[in-house]
Amino acid sequence: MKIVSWNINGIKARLLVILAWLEQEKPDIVCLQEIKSVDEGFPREQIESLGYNIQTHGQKGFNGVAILSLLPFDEVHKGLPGDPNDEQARLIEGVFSTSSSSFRVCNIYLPNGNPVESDKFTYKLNWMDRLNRFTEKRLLLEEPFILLGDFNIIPADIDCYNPDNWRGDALFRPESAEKFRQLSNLGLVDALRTTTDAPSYTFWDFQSGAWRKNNGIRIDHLMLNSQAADLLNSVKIHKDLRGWDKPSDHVPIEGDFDFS
DNA sequence: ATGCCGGGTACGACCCGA
Repeated sequence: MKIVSWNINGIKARLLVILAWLEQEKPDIVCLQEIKSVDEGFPREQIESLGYNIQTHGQKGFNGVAILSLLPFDEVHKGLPGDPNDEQARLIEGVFSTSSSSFRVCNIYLPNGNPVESDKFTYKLNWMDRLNRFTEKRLLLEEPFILLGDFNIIPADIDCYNPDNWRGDALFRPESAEKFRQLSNLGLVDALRTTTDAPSYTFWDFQSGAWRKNNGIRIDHLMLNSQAADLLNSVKIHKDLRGWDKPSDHVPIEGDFDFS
């Protein structure tokens, strides 16, 4: 079972790339971030014609998340609990089942948080506290749980091209790292790091020839509870997509699981 | 290099991303 996270940076601008990639790879579940579209504006028909069920949690212009799935949705949840005044669409979760098992996939677009002197950074840290409380509740269910998405977190020095350039950035600040460590300490593992110690990037900026110079960072993650980690076969970062025409600045990261 | 690119909104700049 191939389960993918991909920040597409605009569904309308990326539709042809997505359709081509879905036809090529036929992933089972694809979690999209930054659809930048309201639910009614999401181009459903062409994706549905490839066999995908679609659930979206959108907003006008910014943010927005969606899940495409060949399996039907048993349940869908939209939005991160804990702040009734938060109107940003950054979380959507689906529950799926096969003939012999059931599992939960939670798709997040975690706030960027820059600049750190602004209330955007406080929003990020508060959002991460809410995510950690939400995750604690999910772990009580003791079912395979995959928390994936664009975390806007660089986990370690090896996950960026020049760590000293990133020290003060909201993606790498000690305060952000602490919240991410608290999430890990609930019992979630970083799927990629169970398979390789090599530098592996998921994002290259559009500017400054970042792709050409391989100035990337790793900020898109699959975090697994023990029940999901036990069923993980492999992790693949689809780096080649960054070289396609009209690419997103993020590439898909895929986990292959033994749900059967 | 806190704006070099690229996408959004909405039709001319301006907001946003990481």
